[in-house]
Amino acid sequence: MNATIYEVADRAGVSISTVSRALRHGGRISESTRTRVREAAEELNYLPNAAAQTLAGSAVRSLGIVLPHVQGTYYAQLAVGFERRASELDHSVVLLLVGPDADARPAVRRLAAQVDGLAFMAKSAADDSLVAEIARRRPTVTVARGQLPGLPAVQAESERAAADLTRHLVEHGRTRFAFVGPIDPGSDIAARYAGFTRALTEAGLEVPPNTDLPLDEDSGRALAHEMVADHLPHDAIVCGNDEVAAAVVYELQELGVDVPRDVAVVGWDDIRLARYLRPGLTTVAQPVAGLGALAAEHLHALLAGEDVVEMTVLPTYLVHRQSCGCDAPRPSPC
Amino acid sequence: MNATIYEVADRAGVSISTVSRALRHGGRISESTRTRVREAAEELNYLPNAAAQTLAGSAVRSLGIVLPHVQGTYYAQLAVGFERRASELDHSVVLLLVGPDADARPAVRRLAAQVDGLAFMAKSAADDSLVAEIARRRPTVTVARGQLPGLPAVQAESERAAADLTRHLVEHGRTRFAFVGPIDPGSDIAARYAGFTRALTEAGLEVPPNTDLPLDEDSGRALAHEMVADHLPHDAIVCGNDEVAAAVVYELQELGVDVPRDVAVVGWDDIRLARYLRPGLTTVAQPVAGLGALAAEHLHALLAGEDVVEMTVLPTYLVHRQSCGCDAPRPSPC
DNA sequence: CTGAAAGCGCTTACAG
DNA sequence: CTGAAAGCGCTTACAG
Repeated sequence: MNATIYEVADRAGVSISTVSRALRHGGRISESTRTRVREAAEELNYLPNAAAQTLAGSAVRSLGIVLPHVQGTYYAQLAVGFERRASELDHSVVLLLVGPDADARPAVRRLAAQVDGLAFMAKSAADDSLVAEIARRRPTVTVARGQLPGLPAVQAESERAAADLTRHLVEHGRTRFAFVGPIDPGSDIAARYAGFTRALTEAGLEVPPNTDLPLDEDSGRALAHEMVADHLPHDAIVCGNDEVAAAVVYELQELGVDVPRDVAVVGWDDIRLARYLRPGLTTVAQPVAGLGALAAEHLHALLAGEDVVEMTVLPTYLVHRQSCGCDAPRPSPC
Repeated sequence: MNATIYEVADRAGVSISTVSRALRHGGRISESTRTRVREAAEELNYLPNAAAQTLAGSAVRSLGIVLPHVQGTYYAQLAVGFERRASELDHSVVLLLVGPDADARPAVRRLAAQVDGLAFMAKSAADDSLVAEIARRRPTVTVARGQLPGLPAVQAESERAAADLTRHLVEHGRTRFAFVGPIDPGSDIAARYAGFTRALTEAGLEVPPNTDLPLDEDSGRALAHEMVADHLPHDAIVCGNDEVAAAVVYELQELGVDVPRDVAVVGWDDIRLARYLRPGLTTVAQPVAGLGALAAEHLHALLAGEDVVEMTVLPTYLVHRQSCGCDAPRPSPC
């Protein structure tokens, strides 16, 4: 199926050096030769072998991203942001998804062998020791998963936004809180729980332990049922993402609970659909694609031998809609 | 940063052949040598150069996917389905996103040089001539973008589902229809418009031209405003995807229109959030991840020299919720 | 402007 | 079990 440079050279009646030159850099070639070579290449459907090009020293760089195997729009946006920037910087991107129970090691090693730099996104995709091992061999950055010694990390501001969000609910008169999400030390969610804790403490309210449920819709549904069975022990639910929040809200409503009157519910991420829920979901917008893009930039800089700042924190902001108890019209904050 | 096989061989006191053997296939090596080599490799953080391995003939295969640059969950699911199956089949996957105005050619060619097979997903990512060019050089499949001569295509059933959906709205007594989405010949949307047309014709209703708007939320919002300004010319809107539908519904409601009483709205894709809207969005569920997975399988088969059926159509099914005018409780169809 | 040659880092028969 | 050698398909100085 694949012609080589030798066959192209043959057909064009030149040496392989000439073929290489004709097909690449603009310089040092007569137009007629270039045309001849191009035609020969075209006729043979020639496509240079990228492995050979790489090995011979041309600068086809590729970057790898490692993501957890989760649906939902968050990781997709991370990947999209990364790919866009990487493309602009002339890197190709290799995608590796790691399932929750799969052993990431072999797959990640294979990926590392194949790319010039790697970004590990979110805690669940690979544990710290694996990341550290890879980081010894390839430029590596982490995204939204806390910091490892010596590795550039990029993440979204979490602690303060969570505190603001919680304080906002306190100002709405809420007193019996729940926080939904699993807490990995060093993770985004851990930082948010810290902010949640701080705000409640400052308000003189009791701090509940986190409700340790995975961040999916099933959790939301289950929580709603449990709450109703327990006669609504909480009047404010801070959810780890918008998907959980959407499910909690919907299911509470189905069970006859008024959101936000009886229970306020807030999410995290500001997914596109959050604004179309009824009530509109109050949540925290993160620059997710920006996180991905920054990771690509950092890898690019690292490969160029430049220094990269160890920790970059991108700002997040509250999006007030109605599920928190606000009733302002859509566009304006409450 | 990267040790080579020579340095490992030096440190272990063996030849590079021995290093290669020790680190790969199980056979023909004494345990003590293998251990020594492994230790040396470990100490040097050795990672074999994948380009060299590939060139030397080892079977590290990679597959490329080309997707349009769109947000929304649909393409993410396609990519995830593809990656999962590709991983299982021991292929790595290289991701290329193509923007609407970018020239895809150079990027796609670079990708093709780098991978062993490619999947082109959705019409917008690359035009037919580009796909055909690449297909001459690498095993290629298309997904959800119609068929090209000689290339395996996988897509979701569209015509019939669209007809069923439209007929369902007719049964709800709707008579003044609109169809929202751009029609590329051969695309999924074109097939859906054909089904829409057929159902209306069979019902003896007038067939409107498609409303040629891009499938994003802005379109939905704009359409809602226009409809209200025109005193609701339609009583049923068939949208090209759920995002548009969500935006239409929301904005109509904000403008005081009752959905579905005044206007029924249906979507396409059954995104996760569709069930959480009020009213719940009636839509068509597609096996999106399955489409991606199948594409990966076909590429795998092609690389193994097997034949692959030219066209695979995966079934879709209607999801009846309330936005069509049904008022059955959630779980049951109406 | 063009060609011969070296070299990129591996793998894999082929000998021993 | 282990090593020397050829070769994978390119690129890039180096001569001419």
